[in-house]
Amino acid sequence: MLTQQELEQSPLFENISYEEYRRMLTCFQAVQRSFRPEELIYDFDGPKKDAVGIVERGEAALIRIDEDGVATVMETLGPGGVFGRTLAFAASGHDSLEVVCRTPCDVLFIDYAHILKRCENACTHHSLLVQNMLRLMSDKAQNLSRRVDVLSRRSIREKLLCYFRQLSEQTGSLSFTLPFSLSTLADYIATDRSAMMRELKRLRTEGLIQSDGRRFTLGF
Amino acid sequence: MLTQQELEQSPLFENISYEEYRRMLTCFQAVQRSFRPEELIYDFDGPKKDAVGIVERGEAALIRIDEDGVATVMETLGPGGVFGRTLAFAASGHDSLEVVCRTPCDVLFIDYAHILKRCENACTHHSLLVQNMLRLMSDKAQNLSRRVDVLSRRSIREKLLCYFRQLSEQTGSLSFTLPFSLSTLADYIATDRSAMMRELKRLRTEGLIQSDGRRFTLGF
DNA sequence: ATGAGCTTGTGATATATGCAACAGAAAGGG
DNA sequence: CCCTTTCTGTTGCATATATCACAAGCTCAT
Repeated sequence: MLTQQELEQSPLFENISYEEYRRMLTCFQAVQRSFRPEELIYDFDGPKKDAVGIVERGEAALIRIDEDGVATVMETLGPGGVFGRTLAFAASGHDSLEVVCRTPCDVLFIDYAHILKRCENACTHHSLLVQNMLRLMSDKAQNLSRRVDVLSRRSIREKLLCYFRQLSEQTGSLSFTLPFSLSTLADYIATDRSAMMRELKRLRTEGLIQSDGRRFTLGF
Repeated sequence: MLTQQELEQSPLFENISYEEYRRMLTCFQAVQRSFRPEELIYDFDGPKKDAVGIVERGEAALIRIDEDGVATVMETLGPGGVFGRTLAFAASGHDSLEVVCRTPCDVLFIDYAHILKRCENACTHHSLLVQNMLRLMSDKAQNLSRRVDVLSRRSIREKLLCYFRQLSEQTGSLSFTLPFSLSTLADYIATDRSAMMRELKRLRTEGLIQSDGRRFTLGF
């Protein structure tokens, strides 16, 4: 259960009062659970398939495990992050998808049907929740879109520059700090790490970027 | 304006009667327009930024044009397809995004704020539309997710097999037909066309796939 | 039919990228 | 604190991939 203060920061329950929030939990038959790091939060092939999960506290990661057992981080889920079979991610056949806890997490599970179905109790806040859900979904789609934008570039150099431009735009500055390590950056742009390092060096010597650790500045 | 029959097939207005539909158009101050092939439907940097577009009839394509003028198809929009700056796609800096008409189109424009804002008229169907919108958004996210799944593979071979598996699952059969040409397939998986052709040949000689034109069958 | 434009198919060559392997730096855990 | 793990940085080498170039097949509109 969220505290009143946490509720106010939860994107999913924006504009919803504490009273309403509590009533909704019962109305939706929501289940809330806490998780510890490394713990499995959600298995896309598991029994709770049709549930939607919302990260309320902490951080989790959506991970794909391919047939060879290689794990790839598909998405990082912070507070407000949503996941669920019905929502977005489609595993390709042999692969499996999991949500794994990173830092201690509180996760809310709501059956997807309950969200879409019109509320019999004529719960006025139902539609408000759906609207917030819509916002979260469109955020998710936007992130995916950005990722596609990067991944659809044909060389490591272009991928890097594309991603850097995105970060630059988001921060509104030519300087920015990577949200993750260089290694996971290589994963993010789906390329070999050492090859990426080489390209980074080239970009640096050519004066297109400056970089120190995870801090980057776009040169001109 | 949609005919009653078309309305019933529009994913956005599912479960909404013709009467309600007409009332909603005024309630949302929706604007409807028809387009002819090649015509520009929507410019992401244009004046109607904050509008959401819904393809009701016909086909359109969401196209990215990079700084060198190279156009890439980001998405194909059929009936029910939604697009809009606030919704999903983020152009990276110098690039621009456009929606261009393929086959004669009817497109509905609704101001995004009008959708999210609570309806003063206490219009009961408002929430229903938002719910449908949510469904469309999650479809979109799912498509993007699938594309990321493909693009995050590290070789042409893996990309192809991943995409083929997706198609196979969607059709529920080991045989399927590409929804576009081989050339645009190369674009879709973001690789060189001739390199892709070579890989296809290899896959064929190794017996992993059979193919004839756009018709493919996954071998075992 | 005739050509324009697009798609499909193939090869020779240059090069970018992936792979394996290593070592120091930094970070986290007991 | 030390120890373990992850991250960072770099290299030589094999190869997958892009580039360029050409030609035949297809579709569509005139």
